[in-house]
Amino acid sequence: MKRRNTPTKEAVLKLLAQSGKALSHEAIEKAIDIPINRATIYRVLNQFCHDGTVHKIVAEDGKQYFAVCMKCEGDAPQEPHFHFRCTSCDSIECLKEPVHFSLPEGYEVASVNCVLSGLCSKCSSHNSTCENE
Amino acid sequence: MKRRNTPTKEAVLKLLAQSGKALSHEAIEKAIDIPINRATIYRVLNQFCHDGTVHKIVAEDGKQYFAVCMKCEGDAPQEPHFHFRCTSCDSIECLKEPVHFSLPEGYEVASVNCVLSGLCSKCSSHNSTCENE
DNA sequence: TTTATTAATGCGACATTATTGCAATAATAA
DNA sequence: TTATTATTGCAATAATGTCGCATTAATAAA
Ligand SMILES: [Mn+2]
Ligand SMILES: [Mn+2]
Ligand SMILES: [Zn+2]
Ligand SMILES: [Zn+2]
Repeated sequence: MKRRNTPTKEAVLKLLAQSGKALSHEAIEKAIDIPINRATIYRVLNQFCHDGTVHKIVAEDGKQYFAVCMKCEGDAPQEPHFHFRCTSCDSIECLKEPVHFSLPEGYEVASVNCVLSGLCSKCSSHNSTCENE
Repeated sequence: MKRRNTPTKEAVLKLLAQSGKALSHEAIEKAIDIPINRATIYRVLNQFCHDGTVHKIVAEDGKQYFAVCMKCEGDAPQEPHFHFRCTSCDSIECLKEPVHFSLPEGYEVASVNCVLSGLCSKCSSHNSTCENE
């Protein structure tokens, strides 16, 4: 199906690119100045995923997060990589770390969803390092 | 809090152990002969998770699946491992494959959730190998 | 065995997330 | 300018998971 340019699509993609992180539908809705319906946001995001400009991550909270794909070489699909979810500042980011694995005979992988959770560097230093304050 | 033995707990744990797979609340509810309330199943499962006898996996479908922990050595927590979800027969299993990764400075991991999706050996042979039939 | 304590359960209500049908709108082609 | 149809908003719906509360039942105490 042919695609059309719309303010909604531009705003969503721009936000995802600028943030550099994986965002939930809710975060997107809040961050964008123009009001966009929830259903529309999902439709736009799923379209981006289908077109390969964005990828979806499902975190342990069961929610969907979306991040722009950083293209590797030409049309090659983005290499599977880990994601990190900070449970303190509640942000999800794509890690450089690639996901490596081997499978039993006959298994065929179609998609990879790997999320590590814990504290990011900022939050871990805040909470743990110093006892005082 | 002290634990009590109940038919519900026994049935759920027995089912998980026998199946050898990660099951959703729905699959558990259907597979058990005695009727158990949904809320109860979740409470029992979360209790098992808390006690370390079961671990939770969140798949790309956003649902929670539960599997018994195969204890390694003594009280050591189960080593993080990959999970495989067959999108054809819709089953999730724990893989032997351990999850290895390194993190940027300062990051602290609390939990790991890695799910590979695709076709298991049974389903891939059914669908792809032979063109006929 | 009987009684007391409180963990466990069922039920309904509730919160959240995500999807879908449909009519109205607007981007793009003709 | 007009026609086509992708896109959007809105409301309804499905699905997952949690919570409060009264009741039941497992276990300890008498
Ligand atoms: Mn990513
Ligand atoms: Mn497992
Ligand atoms: Zn953080
Ligand atoms: Zn299969």
